[in-house]
Amino acid sequence: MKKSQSMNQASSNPNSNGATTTGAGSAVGGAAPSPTFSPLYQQIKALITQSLQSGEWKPGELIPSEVELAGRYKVSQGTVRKAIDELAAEHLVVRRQGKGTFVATHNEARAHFRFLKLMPDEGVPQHFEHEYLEVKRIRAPAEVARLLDLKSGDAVVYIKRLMSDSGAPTILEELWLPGVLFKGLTGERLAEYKGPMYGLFESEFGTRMIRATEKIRAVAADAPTALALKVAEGTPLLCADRVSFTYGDKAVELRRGLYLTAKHHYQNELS
Amino acid sequence: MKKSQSMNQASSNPNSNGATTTGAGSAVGGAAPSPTFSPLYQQIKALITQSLQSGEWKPGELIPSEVELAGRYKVSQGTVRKAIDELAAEHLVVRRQGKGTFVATHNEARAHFRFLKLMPDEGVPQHFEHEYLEVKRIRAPAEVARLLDLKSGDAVVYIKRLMSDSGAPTILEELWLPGVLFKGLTGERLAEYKGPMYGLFESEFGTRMIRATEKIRAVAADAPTALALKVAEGTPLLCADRVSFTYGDKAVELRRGLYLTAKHHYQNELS
DNA sequence: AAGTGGTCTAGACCACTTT
DNA sequence: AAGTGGTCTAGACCACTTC
Repeated sequence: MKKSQSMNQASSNPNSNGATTTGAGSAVGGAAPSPTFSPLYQQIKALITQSLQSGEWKPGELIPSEVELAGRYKVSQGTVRKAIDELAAEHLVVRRQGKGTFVATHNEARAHFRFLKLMPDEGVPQHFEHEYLEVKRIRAPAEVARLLDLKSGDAVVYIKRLMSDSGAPTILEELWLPGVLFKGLTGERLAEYKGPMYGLFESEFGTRMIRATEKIRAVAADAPTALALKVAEGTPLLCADRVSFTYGDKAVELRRGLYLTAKHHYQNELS
Repeated sequence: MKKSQSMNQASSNPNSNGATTTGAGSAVGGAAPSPTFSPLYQQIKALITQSLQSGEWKPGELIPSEVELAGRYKVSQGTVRKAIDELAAEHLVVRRQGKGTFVATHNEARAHFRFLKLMPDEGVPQHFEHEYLEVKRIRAPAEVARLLDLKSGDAVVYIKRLMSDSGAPTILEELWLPGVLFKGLTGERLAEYKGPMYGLFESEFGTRMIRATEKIRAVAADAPTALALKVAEGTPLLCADRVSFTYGDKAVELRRGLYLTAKHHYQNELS
């Protein structure tokens, strides 16, 4: 059994690279050096990510234990552990001592503020009330198509909503989502859903947002925006353009938020 | 030797903080369970951080190898490794395979854009030209004193500068620094220094910025600001209020930046 | 008591850099 | 050849949760 260590490794490694520990038998001594090398734990990480993406383990569910995964992939527990460590750091899974490792979900308190950076200047962060102003299917404008990696004219779901803090209009938001991925998405579905929008996306449409980039600017409120937010035309607003990505760095959401920063601010940590 | 493993563990853990490496003798077998527990690698991490803070190892310098540190602290290399892993993740040190582990420094290409989030809409990020408008020592206003954890009226260094991209004024910035920490800081020192301001702070004043928080709002340019940035009064600007921290989460810089976002944007990654 | 993640150790070998 | 960080393994024990 002792010797089987390097054997095991050798048996799973060769696929991706030469051999991390060709060591033992490696009758395949003459194998050409592979161009793309990656350490074992990265390969395991990729395998686990595939299972997450494929829906084999769904958001909120328990994934197999480290010991079991080690057996399945024929590697040591330490290697699986390092793979899961990185997945946890990227918020793809959540570890809970004594319980196990769970697929991360947006339907969870800890996740509610990860993508919501607008905080009240005073008091503790509250959930915003939201009101849907428009939900319709349209053809993707060129700019939207480009950012979502679609063809210009492809179907997209367009959403416009107003969010308020204690009755005070604060955020005016527009979203564009690939029509193919969000077929049954209607205003009713949105309105009746309790919890964060990303929670709905992941549980009803199988699309989980992993990360996002935001470009932020200061703009002046135009007439309709001023009306909606109940401020004077020309009032300075934060404009945040977000592109969100799911597994495989695939862009699946475009969002433009206009933030009134009279009693709120965009909170960011530089580290 | 085999048995000594658990010895080390048993002898260093119970104390938790008292003695990281009681190691050897530790006749204190019957020590009472300590109230504040922390794993060994966290204690090692704290010890290394102390050496960084004390200046035992200075920015840019090589720190002792993992093997040597393991010997010094009487723990295994794996434990030192986990400690350094976290320090590297927090950008306190930088690992370089084959060379060793170095104290992180702001005088380095990779660090130049960590705290600079304003990017040009087109083209690759450039360094801004900067011009110092004011550098003087003043008494801390109440607000500044509060954020820097000083007494109102304590001496602070006040700096005002204008930054331009290809000749176009883009950022108007004000800084407040504790006078005690930045005694010899003058306009000349700033003007003649090549490289990032944080590089000057760490190499000349022994204060290294570790992390920061920013609160961002949209504001209208007032008359003097409009003049400096060569825009119309009332033009929407991004206002970023930054508080920077050094070792021990001590606030050591307050910075207010006014960003013209006509041809630039604040770039943020949500992950 | 059993199972899970969390910590710690020891030793091996690999990849990279310098001598 | 020697030294450093990077990967991998195996086995031990701890802390927490559940049965």
